[in-house]
Amino acid sequence: MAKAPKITEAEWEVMMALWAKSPLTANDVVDILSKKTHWQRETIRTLINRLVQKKALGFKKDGRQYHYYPLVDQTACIKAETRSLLRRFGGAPVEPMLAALVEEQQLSPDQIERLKQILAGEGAPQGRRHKKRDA
Amino acid sequence: MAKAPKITEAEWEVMMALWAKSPLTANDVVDILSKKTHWQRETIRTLINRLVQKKALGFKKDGRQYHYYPLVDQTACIKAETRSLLRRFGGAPVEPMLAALVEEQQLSPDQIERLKQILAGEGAPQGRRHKKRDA
DNA sequence: CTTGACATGTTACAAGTGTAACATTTATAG
DNA sequence: CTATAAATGTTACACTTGTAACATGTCAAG
Repeated sequence: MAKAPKITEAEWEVMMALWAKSPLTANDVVDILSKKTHWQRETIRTLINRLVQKKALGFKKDGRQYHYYPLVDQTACIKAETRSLLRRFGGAPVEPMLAALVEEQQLSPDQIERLKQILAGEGAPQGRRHKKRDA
Repeated sequence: MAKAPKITEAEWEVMMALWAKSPLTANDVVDILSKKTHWQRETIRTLINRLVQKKALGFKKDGRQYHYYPLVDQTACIKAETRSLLRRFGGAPVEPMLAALVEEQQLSPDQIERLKQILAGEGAPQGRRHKKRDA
């Protein structure tokens, strides 16, 4: 999985479909997204093509059909987007972000548990500063 | 403070300056951003003007100078952007987001404390689902 | 082999963004 | 009052993004 290229909002819908299940043909993707959006087939195909150009998707030909699959990792993309947002916020307070996070999602108790876990690792007051970039 | 219009990445820099301190003249903003970016005066002025058009900034004339100030609340904007990102992620796992959050920022111990606090409020396993939208 | 159906490829076009130059107004120094 | 400097206003232009139509290639049926 390569290093996340810039994926636009509309393109995310396509990626989400393929992260959920892949490979898929263009038509599969069209079928899936037609249920969530009002986009025309051709619109969806354009998005797929752009993603291929960006190397976010790969495909293998099978007869006249192409089977698409992600070339980038979902988690990595989520982290990249999140970091991008954080950079944008500069030194702004992070609390509103977490607040939005817990408000927006219906967090399941165990998701909350895992989030706490992550924070717990950071807790060590005055402890070592972590430095590792993500995987 | 009105309901956050769409503020682009470059425009955020301008907003950040004015959220940090306002009112500021265009030149003040130019001075501040010139230190962080390589943008020309005119570029920065364009951004300011667009923000005024979008009603993200207001100004009062004082002689030939305009003094700009935010018309939207920073916290609200941060939450809006965060929600937008979350919506984009759909039902994707939220852990990578928090992970990026704690990795990216050098979170101070008390920031971590406050984040834990927020989560603690959510903890009540199987408890009431909150529903309130933000302020 | 010809034709049609359906796949992909190519092109389009308006709005938004990043990045900036050029033009006009106006306060202030002479 | 006039010229100048410094402020704001107007215009520009290429690239990206959202949204899509039109063109071309190719498997498969007759």
